[in-house]
Amino acid sequence: MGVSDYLSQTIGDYVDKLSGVDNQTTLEQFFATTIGNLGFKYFTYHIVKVVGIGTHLPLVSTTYPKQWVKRYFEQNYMQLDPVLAASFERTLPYVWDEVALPEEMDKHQKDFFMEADDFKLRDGLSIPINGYGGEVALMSVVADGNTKEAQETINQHRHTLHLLTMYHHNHASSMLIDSALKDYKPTLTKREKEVLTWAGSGKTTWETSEILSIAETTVLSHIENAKRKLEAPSRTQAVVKAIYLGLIQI
Amino acid sequence: MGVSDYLSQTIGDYVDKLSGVDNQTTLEQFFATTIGNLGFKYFTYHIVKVVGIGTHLPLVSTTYPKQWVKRYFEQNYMQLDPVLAASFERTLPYVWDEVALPEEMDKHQKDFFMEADDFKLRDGLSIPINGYGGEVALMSVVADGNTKEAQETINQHRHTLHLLTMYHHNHASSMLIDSALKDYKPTLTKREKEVLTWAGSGKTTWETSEILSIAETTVLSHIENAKRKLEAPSRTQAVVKAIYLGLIQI
DNA sequence: ACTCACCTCCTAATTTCTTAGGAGAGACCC
DNA sequence: GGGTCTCTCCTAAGAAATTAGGAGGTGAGT
Repeated sequence: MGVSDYLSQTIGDYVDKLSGVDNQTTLEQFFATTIGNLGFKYFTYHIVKVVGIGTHLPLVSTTYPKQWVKRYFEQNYMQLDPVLAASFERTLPYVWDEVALPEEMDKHQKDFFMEADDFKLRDGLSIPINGYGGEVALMSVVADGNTKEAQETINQHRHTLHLLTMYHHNHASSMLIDSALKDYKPTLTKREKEVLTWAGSGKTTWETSEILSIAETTVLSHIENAKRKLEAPSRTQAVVKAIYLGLIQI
Repeated sequence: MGVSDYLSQTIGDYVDKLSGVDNQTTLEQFFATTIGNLGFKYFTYHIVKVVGIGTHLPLVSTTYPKQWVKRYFEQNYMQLDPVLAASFERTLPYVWDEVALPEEMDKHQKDFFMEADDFKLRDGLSIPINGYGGEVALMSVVADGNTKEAQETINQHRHTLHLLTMYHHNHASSMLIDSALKDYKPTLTKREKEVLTWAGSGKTTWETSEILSIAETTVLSHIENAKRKLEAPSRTQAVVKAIYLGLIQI
């Protein structure tokens, strides 16, 4: 056997078992158990930016204490949380200490951290993930024990967590997003996609008709159908929506 | 000391030294040396999808034999290479064996692999990376030695490489892309971004003028300026370009 | 055989976008 | 002070997109 066996085995086991999981609850428990063995108490997996929906649905999978989760949503702490805010700027894992500097926080934020502290949510690591097509997710894990122990746990397992998170995301994101996007993602026909793609490339209706060797009115029909399916009031928004929903690529 | 020390140290060293590197050549040598110590011979880091440019510029950083790279571009092997094609479908590391199945390849592809073989590019691992905003990159590494040794090297170090690649990408992508996008990415003013954002949200010129409490003609001016800066012939393409260049978010 | 989704093409009125000018006011830098 | 950038507003003609209809043909599936 070689080096890094423990990590390899943890990841290997996780990936093996992952393939059989097909529902969110099992997935949650499974990740919780895996990181529990490494010394982590809770996790929150949060899809921050869902590609294709303007309004931000809260797509969250968490094992944080229920009471805290309730508070967090009721008080709209998303707007306050520096750990969450950092996910938009960073692309590599960061410990909470790095982004929650007392000298940079206002009173509300300090209160927020005090309250989190009551739930023993003090020392943690957050891992931003850039997903396929541009979606952004954040995995946050809370380490167990006192601060010294927690920091050690984090330092020791940050790479394992980083890898675990990527494999988890690969499985979980599609599950969460598919169910959320289902209602927003219509089926476009080949022609509808084509005319939208050319529109996104700056072509006029007439130019598109020349390119596709069909009548200008036919192109118009396809565009109108696509607009109706996408519930877009303008050609421009139809193209934007189709791009965000992964229906076309420019 | 705990578990996974070798991996942790490799990654740690890499990250530490990475911060001082500010040019592509040094970065290349640095990654080559690091993976060389793990038993890998060559690497190619390829930004497959550059967000913001319709035409695919070849953004490549490689230590493959120069002759092979020359052949690859001259013969337009990008269109043939199953390893590269797989990067569009996969989000996790894959060994070349998995995606280059003899029974699925046509004659051209088999010839391509024969030729690669002459350069000892046989056993490798490719790691797809989803970057910030939706760009896609691919890190391919070639293992040294005969097939048995190579497979062992790959299995042993796939996680290390996965992590190394992410840290490398985090540093290299901005360097490569920034220099490539420089010529394509204009500076838009606050108003220009606003009007494009509303256009992308399906608003008409008049609606946008109401929202921003300015005259309709002013909105038109801003749109026209943005179109000129983005060299977009239509409003729709201006919005699409601005999104891809990361200038606006819908 | 029938339905249904898809592709094709058409008219005509209305709205919106595009293009090509000009011009004044305020902010900032040299 | 002069130059540059940004934001603001304007006219006016022509091009393109939007809306609201209708209609015929093909192919796949029930």
